Amino acid sequence: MEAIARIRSFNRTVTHQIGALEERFLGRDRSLGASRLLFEIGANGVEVRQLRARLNLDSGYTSRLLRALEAEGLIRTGRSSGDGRVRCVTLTRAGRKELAVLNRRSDQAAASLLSRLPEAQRPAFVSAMGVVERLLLASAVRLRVENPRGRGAQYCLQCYFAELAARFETGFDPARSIPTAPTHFTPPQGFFVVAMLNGESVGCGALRCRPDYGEIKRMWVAPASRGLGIGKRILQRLETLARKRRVSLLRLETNKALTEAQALYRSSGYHEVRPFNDEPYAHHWFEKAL
Amino acid sequence: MEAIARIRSFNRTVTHQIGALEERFLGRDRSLGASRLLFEIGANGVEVRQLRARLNLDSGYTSRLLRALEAEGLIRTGRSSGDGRVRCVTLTRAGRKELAVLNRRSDQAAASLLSRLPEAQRPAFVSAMGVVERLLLASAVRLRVENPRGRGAQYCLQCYFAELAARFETGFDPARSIPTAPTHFTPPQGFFVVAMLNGESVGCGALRCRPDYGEIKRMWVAPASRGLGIGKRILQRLETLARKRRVSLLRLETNKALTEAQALYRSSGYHEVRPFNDEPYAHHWFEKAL
DNA sequence: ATTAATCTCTGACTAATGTCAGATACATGG
DNA sequence: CCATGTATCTGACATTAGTCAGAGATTAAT
Repeated sequence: MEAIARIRSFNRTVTHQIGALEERFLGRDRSLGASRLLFEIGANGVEVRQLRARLNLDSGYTSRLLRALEAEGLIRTGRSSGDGRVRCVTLTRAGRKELAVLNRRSDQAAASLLSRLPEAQRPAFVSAMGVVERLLLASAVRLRVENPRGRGAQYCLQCYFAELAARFETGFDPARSIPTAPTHFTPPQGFFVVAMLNGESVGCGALRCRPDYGEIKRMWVAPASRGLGIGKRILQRLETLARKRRVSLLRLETNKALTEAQALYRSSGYHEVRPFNDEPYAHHWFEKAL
Repeated sequence: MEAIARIRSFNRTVTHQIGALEERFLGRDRSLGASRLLFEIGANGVEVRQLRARLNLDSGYTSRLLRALEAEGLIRTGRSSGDGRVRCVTLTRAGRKELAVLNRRSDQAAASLLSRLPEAQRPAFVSAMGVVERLLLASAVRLRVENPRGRGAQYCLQCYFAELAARFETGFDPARSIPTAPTHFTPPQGFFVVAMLNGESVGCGALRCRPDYGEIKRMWVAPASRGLGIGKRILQRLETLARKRRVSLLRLETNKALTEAQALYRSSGYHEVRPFNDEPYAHHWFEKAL
């Protein structure tokens, strides 16, 4: 079958079968929309803003669904610590109990699907699902050049630095690193690329155009979104931007703990060179001629 | 990731991504429900009954959707030729035009999904989709022992004989074949198994318990549902029924044109034997000890 | 300090989806 | 012919989903 026809057929079959399955197991006493909201809130709570972004809901509608859950005593809403406009939703004890019920039912649904297949076919089924999901997500990722002071960028940078602090043997203190200002990543001196998936920022990367070379910095991908090729796409986008600015040499440095990053750089045509700066957190220096 | 978690994650991702895609391309001027109905009616028309079964809709709701499409001048309803209670829906010229538009949009949606992936990953994506769809469908198939005079059984038999007539070199005339009555396939003398998928009959098979052996007959699977392992499952079910009735030998005969059937029998442990009857349409005779 | 933008909430809607109890017409088996 | 069952349709509802405009609180930008 031709690719387009296969995809269309897949779409129809999957939405039909999975939809029926979900309804049978989840659509008991609460509307599916409310159930989804409970799932998305999860055990740790989220900002209402995030809920809306992830599920792509209207703000009024979201609010109404939340009020309903609140009336049921399943959630509690409070101010976000950082920004007084933003509201945070967390589950109450009853809410956590209800989520556990939903999770159990959802597990049952998945198990019942699996149980209807002969054992021999299950591994193929599950791994094909993995492939489809991964590539479907990858196809939904969008890259955008953004202001490094913007919310998406700031969120990524915060996660990035937190990860460095956690993964570097020595911890990480931005003050000890070579100083960088947001303006270095603002056109035309540089660029800050953010990867978006379903309304959320899931990765970033930056290019700083110095007089004699371009510098790649701030490469980061959210742990939950790794393996989708987002890092590679960000890097390629930065390289394209560099070429447009007539940069002929790209350089970057990295810490020995960031092994995936090193693999990415090598597979993207970067090769290791002698240290070209005295970044105290760096163990490896790479460059690539454009 | 564990299988259950993978399936749950797949379900959420896929419904979300595919749902968004469909809405963006199809949900323009008509409700998604009505669009799906148009798709399902298709160029050749269907019985209202079938529509309801396939989409699992309430009869009142279906009727209302059909009235709306009729008011738009997209469909025409008429009596079924066979059964006066049943209504047949066909597209008008305008309806066919509208379906073409929907098909084009649906193609675009699929193409846009594909286009967002690097070329190298597309074959893997499409083939994984094929695997998931196939196994999802396979898992939704249900076998049931039914009355051979029932609607599902009669439908399958009709298709079965039509296929024999088309595929046999000599054509097929039931009167020339060894006569068989429905009672031969009615418990306890025999069994008639029907495979159901989404409310439709997509395959059948029968067992006739003779004094000294059991006979497998009427093995058929709808062309659109082949490759899902339905034939094998029907055969296994018939064997289980035979064992329960203490049948120790199973026999069957088949025409040389039905090569898939022969492959199925061989792979299920049947081996070819000398003719044990004088069925004029048979070229190969098989048996299996239970 | 003022203005503009952001986030959430409420009220007022509309459309879509789904359910249920008859009513009607036809079919089937005795 | 009659009893029973099936397929469809209609009217009357109920729920879910979604939209839109504006208000109030807060933050960011100038």
